[in-house]
Amino acid sequence: MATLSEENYLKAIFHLSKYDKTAVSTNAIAQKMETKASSATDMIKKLFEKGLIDYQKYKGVKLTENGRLAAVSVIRKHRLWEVFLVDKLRFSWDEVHEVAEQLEHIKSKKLTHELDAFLEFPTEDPHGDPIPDANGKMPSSQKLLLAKVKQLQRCICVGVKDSTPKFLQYLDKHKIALGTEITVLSRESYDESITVTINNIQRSISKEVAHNLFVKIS
Amino acid sequence: MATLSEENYLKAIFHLSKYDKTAVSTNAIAQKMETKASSATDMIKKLFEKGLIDYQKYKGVKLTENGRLAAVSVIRKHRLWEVFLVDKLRFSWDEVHEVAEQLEHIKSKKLTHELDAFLEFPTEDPHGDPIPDANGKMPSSQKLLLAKVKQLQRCICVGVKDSTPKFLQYLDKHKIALGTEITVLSRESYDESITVTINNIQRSISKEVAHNLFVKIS
DNA sequence: TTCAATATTTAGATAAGACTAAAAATTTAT
DNA sequence: ATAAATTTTTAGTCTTATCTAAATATTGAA
Repeated sequence: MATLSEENYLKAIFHLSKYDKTAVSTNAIAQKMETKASSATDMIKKLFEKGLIDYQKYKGVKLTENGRLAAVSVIRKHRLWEVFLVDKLRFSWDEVHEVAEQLEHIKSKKLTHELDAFLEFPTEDPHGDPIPDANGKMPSSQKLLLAKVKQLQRCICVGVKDSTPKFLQYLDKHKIALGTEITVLSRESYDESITVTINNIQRSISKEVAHNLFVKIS
Repeated sequence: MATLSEENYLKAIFHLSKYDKTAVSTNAIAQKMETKASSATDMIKKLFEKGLIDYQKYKGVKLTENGRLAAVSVIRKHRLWEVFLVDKLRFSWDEVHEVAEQLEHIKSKKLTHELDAFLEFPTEDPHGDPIPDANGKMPSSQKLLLAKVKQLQRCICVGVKDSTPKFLQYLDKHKIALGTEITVLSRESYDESITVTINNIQRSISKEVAHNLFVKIS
């Protein structure tokens, strides 16, 4: 059974390898874990010994099937707890992460299964990210950038890519929040801006904004 | 903020000082924590440095007010989670302890408060033990030994004092389980046995059994 | 291709929490 | 009251996960 720290490294490696399928570098892991490269190297050796990653010195790492299952199991728990916090307790989307980071390490097959059933087997978390099933199968994500949404589709804002204060303030100012419904009316090929309806008001959204706002089709 | 290990020691000291109000010995703590006396001494020094216990070499320890609050906060979370597991997920009384031991260390004021509200502010856990409030106030226990129950009172079995297989087998054989309703009909002063109704059947219960069965008045 | 910049690993140190073995204090029994 | 038994503490070691500093490997630019 993996320790708390091992689980966090596995999760980091999983998230880093999601976008490009190539090996993950020691530095990238260290950065994600907010630690030093030498510490990452130490942990890499340990995970390799346990058969959770493939590793060759200086060549980066890749999760083995066992490593992937361990990582996905933690992510499953994290996302189920996020659903619990938002749906059953009165947490908002931006308050759940820190607590879910703790809850994801609770070890009890029965707890995870019963929680899943209690929540009526949700397939995505409050940020629109997919919840892997008990076998480690990850449903395809329902979440996409607003820039990718087809004309006349309705969607719901589920997250941001750019989480800098500037962008968050922009959203605030224009009354765009998590859960806000957006309908895409048309696209302007000249500047890649899009026309949308938000709260029954028609507005234009720039390319920059559309590329930093995650939505799910509703 | 206390570490996981510190929290477990504080809890152990709290439980040990519950019965007798005198100082708790190093050996008693070590035994409760299933560790060695030298390890207990190490931790005692640490808790003393943090102002969580009063301590003089060779004289045993006592919780300070801060130490008591820290211990009670952990116990509060433990018991709230036990209620959650039994009432909301499908755990039985004997499955909850191990998981609650993990959940009790989750750090989030909001989580504890919202969980409390979600469970509709329970005052006792599934074993009949009182749940301290957010200020650390412990309601008086509703739990007592069957031997102490007054004549003609109805009560519900909530736990055992003696948890040896022999006693559990005795209970099993006589169809006494957690949740079983017991009505005390009369007491025999000669051998301190009591006559009770269990599942509508009248039976006699020996002094030995009555002193090892916890009930709460219903 | 060769040297400088960068990335990675190694070596040695630290802190938390546990252990064993030995020393010191306290308690108990005679 | 003193010796024996018991309890508690100290000293030194171990493991996990971290760090800094130094050494080594890889990459990339002239």
